[in-house]
Amino acid sequence: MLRLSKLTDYAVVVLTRLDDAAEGGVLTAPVLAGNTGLAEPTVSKVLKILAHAGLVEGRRGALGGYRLTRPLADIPLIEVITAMDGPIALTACVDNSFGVCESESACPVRGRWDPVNEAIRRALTGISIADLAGPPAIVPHPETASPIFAAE
Amino acid sequence: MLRLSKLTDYAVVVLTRLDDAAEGGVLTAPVLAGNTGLAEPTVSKVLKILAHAGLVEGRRGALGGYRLTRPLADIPLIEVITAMDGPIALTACVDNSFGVCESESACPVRGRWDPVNEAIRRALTGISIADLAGPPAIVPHPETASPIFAAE
DNA sequence: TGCAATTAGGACCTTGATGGTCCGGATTGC
DNA sequence: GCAATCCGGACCATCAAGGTCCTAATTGCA
Repeated sequence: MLRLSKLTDYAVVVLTRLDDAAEGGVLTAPVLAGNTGLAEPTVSKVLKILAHAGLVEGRRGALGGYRLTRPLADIPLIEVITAMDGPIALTACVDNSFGVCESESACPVRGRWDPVNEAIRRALTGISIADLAGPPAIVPHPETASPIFAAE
Repeated sequence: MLRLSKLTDYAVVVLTRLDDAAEGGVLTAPVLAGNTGLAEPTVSKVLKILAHAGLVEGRRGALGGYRLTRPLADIPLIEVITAMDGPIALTACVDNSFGVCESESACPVRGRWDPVNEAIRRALTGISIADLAGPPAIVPHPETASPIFAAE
């Protein structure tokens, strides 16, 4: 449904919460789980993936934990999506699998999806995690919000 | 993986092939299956969904078949995606399910995904099916194409 | 030196959506 | 009346996502 995975959603939430850490300080997975309301193993999984992508930094041992490697404003959303969900490629064709398409000869759109991917990529590059976390919430209470969201 | 379903991919292919029909003429599902290299039941399914969305028109009985209701250039890609995959909503939160999120109180990005959805929607609105079918193919042979596609 | 806390990495299972097929009914033309 | 075709839905298999758990490796402290 052109939707990204829940893990990516969690990642954004975790990243914004991780920003609460004191300057230079770290937060542990259990603490973050408590702050986000997510299950601890899940938070752990998310953090591991983020650490692998270099978006957060893990420190082991007692007094260990995670911390951001960059301020939220310097983390483009597309980087998180790529880390969690893999590269943005709407169809398998344009991925890395040339030659495995049986309808290759008959397919009139072969290779044509690329501008679409590019368009989306461009649209997502300008958005940072800080943009999603703040500003201070223009839509504080969904109950009072306009029903535009439900439309379409 | 932020990818749309195969059905949507098929839909684009079928639509472009359907454009081959003679002026005012129709093409049957079996014929389209042959032209696209897809299985007939699958093509049938795609056409049914497209017909339901009003993008194609089915005519029953002998000499029946499908035809486009509009020229390809007048069909924005987003309309096909919406028809096949449902509305574009990256996360379940912004869908139509307010109040069912357990982490509601702790979630700092609630409702914040909407600008992202909007950005993608905007990026896709400017692309028509005709844009994907033609122009005459700048990248005719993937073997000779630059490996840029595989990157990222 | 030993112990506790914590991340790192991976295996494992469950669940849900997707992809794909098929069948009966309705409609149309001959 | 018959054949061709769309229409609507049910049905099942497969696969990836979600989520949990277990065992190492590392670090700080007593």
